[in-house]
Amino acid sequence: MAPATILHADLDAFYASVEQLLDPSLRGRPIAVGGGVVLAASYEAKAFGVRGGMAGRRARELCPHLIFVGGHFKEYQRLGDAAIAVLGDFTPLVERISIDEAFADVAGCTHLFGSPETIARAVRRRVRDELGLPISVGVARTKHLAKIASQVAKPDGLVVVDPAAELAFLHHLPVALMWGVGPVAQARLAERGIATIGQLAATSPASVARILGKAAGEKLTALAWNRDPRAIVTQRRAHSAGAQSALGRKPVDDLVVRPTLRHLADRVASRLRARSRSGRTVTVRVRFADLRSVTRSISLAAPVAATAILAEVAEDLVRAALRDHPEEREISLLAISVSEIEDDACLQLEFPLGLDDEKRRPGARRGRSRFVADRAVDKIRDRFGWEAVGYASVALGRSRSVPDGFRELAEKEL
DNA sequence: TCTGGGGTCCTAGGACCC
DNA sequence: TCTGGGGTCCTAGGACCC
Repeated sequence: MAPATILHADLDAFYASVEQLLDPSLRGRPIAVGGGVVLAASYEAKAFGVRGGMAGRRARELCPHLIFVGGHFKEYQRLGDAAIAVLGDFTPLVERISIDEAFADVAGCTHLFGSPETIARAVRRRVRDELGLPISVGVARTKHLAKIASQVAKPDGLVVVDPAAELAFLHHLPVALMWGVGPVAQARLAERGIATIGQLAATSPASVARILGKAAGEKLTALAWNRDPRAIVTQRRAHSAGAQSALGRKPVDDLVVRPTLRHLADRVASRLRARSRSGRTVTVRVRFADLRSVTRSISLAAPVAATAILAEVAEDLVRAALRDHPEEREISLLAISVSEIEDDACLQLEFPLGLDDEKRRPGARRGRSRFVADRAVDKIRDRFGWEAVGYASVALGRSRSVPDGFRELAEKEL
């Protein structure tokens, strides 16, 4: 049996822990990062049932003494990077999952630093001593099991899963701890009396596939037996880039829709251009006042990265979606996403277009001049910042419920 | 002020081609 | 002429993760 060399390291209640680090008077107290919506809650707040994503009002009901604190987003980025860098001091095989979470494979460095458990202890100690933050670590033979181990280790703990006792560890745990089992899958499994990973493992793959679908059935059955073939992937690039904006309740009106889509298109397209990438498929989402949402998408003949073109395509798609739902009078969110992303091998390339092409390449003939205009805007922003120039930021103004700093933290490397 | 923002992956039906 | 199978792409929706 191969030794357990995969580490999963996960900073505990990350944003809230950073706030408590920066302001000692917050330590030991229930705090929430955010305002209108809870972005993160300290363990003291979690004890009252406060959770990330929860409306601020609901959180205050659950925990009357909850303290809301503003986000130090630059600090989150800096400390998150520093914690992941500690893993990098042991091995280059580090796979970062998010701002506060990463896998590492230490198989190649035990001769230098000792057993995986020794390394895990060293990582936890260094993050605590050098950064002042609690971090939980799971150590196991596979990524899935290491991740589950770190969840079990929380808060501020270490769990090492002996390869000889993997299934004994795994099978008594609830299915909800598995990667890919959310509320819906959990409920469907519960209907069939499947509550633990062991009960899932004891169910035939065909039955699980009938309950959750073919792919999920096969995947979860494998994971329940700790057959997880995934290796560490050191650099992963995003396959799509998007932006969304919650609007509260706004009437279906060009005066709302157009400036919002402009702004969103600007965010997405400038990110793409910054990495010399562009995407062929444009998807919009419209969420109505009752929170039901619809999507519309189109795959273009040529990839886009120009703000104006993306905005026009998005407007057409949103108009089509609204036409299909004439009964809806109010919208609560608009989103744009670009997928089928590729590198721009040669940016200057502009093919002469026939009339037919114009249908599937909206605005492409005007692409050249817009590209020049976008580059000018990008350059000004490089020097003076994002707000220095651009579309529609005025129109969105105060309605932005989440600071831009938080949005940037969530962006994946393109 | 009743629900944020950025992503990944899967399913299913229809169009289209061989 | 009718029937059928297989593959691929596109679109809409949804579950899930951080």
